[in-house]
Amino acid sequence: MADKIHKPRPISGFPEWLPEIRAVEMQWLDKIRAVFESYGYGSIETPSVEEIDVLLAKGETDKEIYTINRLQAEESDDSEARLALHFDLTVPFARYTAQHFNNLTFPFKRYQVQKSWRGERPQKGRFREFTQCDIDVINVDNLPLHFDAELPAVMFEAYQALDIPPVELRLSNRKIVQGYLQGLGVEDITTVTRTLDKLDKIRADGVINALSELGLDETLAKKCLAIAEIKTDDDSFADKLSSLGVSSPLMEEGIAELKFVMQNLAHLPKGSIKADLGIIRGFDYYTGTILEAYLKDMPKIGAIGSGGRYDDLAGSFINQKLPGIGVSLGLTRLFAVLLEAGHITPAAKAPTQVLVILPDESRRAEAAATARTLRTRGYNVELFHSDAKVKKQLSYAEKKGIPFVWFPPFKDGQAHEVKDMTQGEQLKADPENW
RNA sequence: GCGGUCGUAGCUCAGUGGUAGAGCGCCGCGUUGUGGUCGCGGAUGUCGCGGGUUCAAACCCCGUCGAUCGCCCCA
Repeated sequence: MADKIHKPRPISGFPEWLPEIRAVEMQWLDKIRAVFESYGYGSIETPSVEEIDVLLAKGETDKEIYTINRLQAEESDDSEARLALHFDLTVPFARYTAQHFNNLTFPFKRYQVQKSWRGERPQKGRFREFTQCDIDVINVDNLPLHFDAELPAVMFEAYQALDIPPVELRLSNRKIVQGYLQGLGVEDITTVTRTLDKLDKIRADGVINALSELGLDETLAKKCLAIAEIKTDDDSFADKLSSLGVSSPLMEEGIAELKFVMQNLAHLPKGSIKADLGIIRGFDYYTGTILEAYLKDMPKIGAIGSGGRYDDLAGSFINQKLPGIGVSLGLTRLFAVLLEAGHITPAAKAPTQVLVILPDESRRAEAAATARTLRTRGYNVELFHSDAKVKKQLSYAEKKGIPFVWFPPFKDGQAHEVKDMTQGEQLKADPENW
């Protein structure tokens, strides 16, 4: 034993799982990727770091990004101080698209499953290191509207593949809220929408109070609130909207778009799609369709995915107009929350399907050969690591959840046997054709 | 950055001023080639860290670090 032990502590906001839990997460990742690829999206990976200037080109995220530097760096050496860990995958994607513009085929459809980092204070369902599953399509000059329906559908299908509690997609369109508030004569639209975004949390009264603190009179505040309260299962949101008596060209454009999207998502299970004009989204690069995904039974944990359309995300990287739409599935939040809620059934502690017993050291070569034979036949096989008592070897299989234990011959001429650990029965078997 | 709560065995926690505990887990034994259950035995702690009060501190006080929940913001 060492003189001093550094007692390990969890690092706040940086989750890690036991093998049996990680195995489930890996299955999730496989399923999500399969859904993405089934629509023809291809994978890319970008570096964990980007230049700070790139990250700050869009959005207002200055204080939550982690910058990097070398521990041994000279004080005068700031060659790496310009780098920071990415806080999402959309900005790196935009940079990537601009950088590889000549070699990409448009519309460029890609997915990206990677970690992201945000230096916020962690709390329930909020991490500083988390995995995002992003899927975007980006095109030159303009992007057909039907992608605004395709991406939410892909996202929903990905959730469906995971065997999790019911998910609801809430959709809106930036142009509607923007146009509406402009029509009302609201000046500070960003602050007002940010307040409306809190409707679920602080309720109608809270929103009214917050808005009057911003200097809006009560009538105006109520009108602002009215739009955020519109939630419908189909395109009837438009009727409710028109009854508010405000109109603008921008708003009408948004209404038409959202109607189109809702109609093109009608094939999804009833109750899983909502037009919700209270959906705002924090990032300011969104210009049209916006959406958030929630667990129906656990809305309080926040969105488990989100996304939207942007007119020109890569505009600051290249002199081309590149509109796109993307959605991001917040894997870590979803996984962690469902794990805590007991919805995740742990897998076996190891992928081993067969444990080969080591009768004694003198038979190791023979047992290893048996293990190899079984492996070539496609099984995950472990040879026990020492010639411990059979009792101990079986107990190891039991603890690790290994379903089969293989008994190679203990004496010359003896037959192989295999034991089914769940049934308890043990039969003669041939490693060549078991 | 701000506020609340909590730090005792690997884990979950009990212990409110007088010898450091339980359950689970871990290791061993219950003989010869067979797991789970059961029985018996065993190991493991600077009671987060530093200071103060006291004859005496896991316990009271101050500070600090960490975790956690919430606010801001967000997946």
